[in-house]
Amino acid sequence: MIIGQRNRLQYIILGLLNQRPQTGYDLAKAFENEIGEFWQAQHSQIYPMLKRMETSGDITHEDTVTGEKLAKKQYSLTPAGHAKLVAWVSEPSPELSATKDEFILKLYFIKTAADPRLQPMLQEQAVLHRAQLAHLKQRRETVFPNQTAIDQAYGHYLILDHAIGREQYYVDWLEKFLR
Amino acid sequence: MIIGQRNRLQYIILGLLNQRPQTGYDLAKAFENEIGEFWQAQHSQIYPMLKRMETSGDITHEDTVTGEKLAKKQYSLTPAGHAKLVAWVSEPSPELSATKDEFILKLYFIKTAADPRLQPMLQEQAVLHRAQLAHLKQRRETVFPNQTAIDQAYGHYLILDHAIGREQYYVDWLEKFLR
DNA sequence: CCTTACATGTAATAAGTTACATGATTGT
DNA sequence: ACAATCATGTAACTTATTACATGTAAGG
Repeated sequence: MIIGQRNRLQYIILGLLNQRPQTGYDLAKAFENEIGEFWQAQHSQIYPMLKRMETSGDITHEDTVTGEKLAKKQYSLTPAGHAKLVAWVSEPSPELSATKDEFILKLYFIKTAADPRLQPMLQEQAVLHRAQLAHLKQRRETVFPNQTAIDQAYGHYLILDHAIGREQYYVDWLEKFLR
Repeated sequence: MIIGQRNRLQYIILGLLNQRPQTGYDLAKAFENEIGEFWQAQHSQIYPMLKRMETSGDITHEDTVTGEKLAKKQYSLTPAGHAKLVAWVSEPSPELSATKDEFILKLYFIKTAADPRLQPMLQEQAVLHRAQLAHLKQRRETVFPNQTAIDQAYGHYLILDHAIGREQYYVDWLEKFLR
């Protein structure tokens, strides 16, 4: 089975499983939480990918049971999977990030500063991004209460810090144009 | 022919054609230049979409010829298309922007600040984002040399300003962790 | 002449979303 | 009991990318 060269989801899953063995459900949660700011994937994309990756020999699973009979599949890396992960992280990342922002696009079609739709649009986004910023800051406080926590998951700290800064910029930018 | 509810590309094309009648080629350029920071689409996605949109009555085209025989299709909005555009811009945009950033994800899998891969990775990205920042600033200078230019395409100015600020933040953030 | 840009399309594949479908466990 | 969460999967559809394919126009 051939897995395409640019299958980024695959590498992200390898990275997540390298941290600790996890179920598909756990992975889906990670895409909502810690890495959701920079990559998204639904469980309907994750489960088939896990099967493909197991077939190609990069991961394996162990069946476990929770409670009386709830079956779980705990996936973990094979040596081949680990090697593939290391190679991916070491590779250059020459592509600038791809953003799809529908709101900003709408702004593009606002021709003058006096357009009556402009201020309500900015207000709406300010509410949204202020909430997101507060949420991310809250997460930083709970996940990284001290330096020890930071040192033990430095990458996680970095991306959370980046996400917070990005949201802060977004809010500041909106406020620059709010009347 | 049913065009799905969330077909965002369609609305973006409506917005671009509302500015002035354009060819598919022109639209593809716009996705590389002025709006490329916030949405991407290739010509292979654009040409079929233009056909669908014409079939559904939102746009029409006029055949023109450049030079001796180079055929072009100049697309423009119908009243129905214009109405659809106005409705889209006025709608709320409750979804936060979706970003896919492979580099930041790789950082997530760097466990400690001492990892020897970290600094080269940050350096590489700094080169990339500094270049992008310089490019965007250059564009602002040429496209908006004075207040009149800003007033006449305010939305365009806004999104270019946003993109510059975003890149500036990215560079600043990288430099915060560079040794 | 030759290269770059203009111009339009289709085919094949890959990636991603939404909906459908089912069942167990935990906490209230 | 009931709701929320845990847990796994497939089906149908939409969206997006890469490659294939062709030809004209403009500038040096």
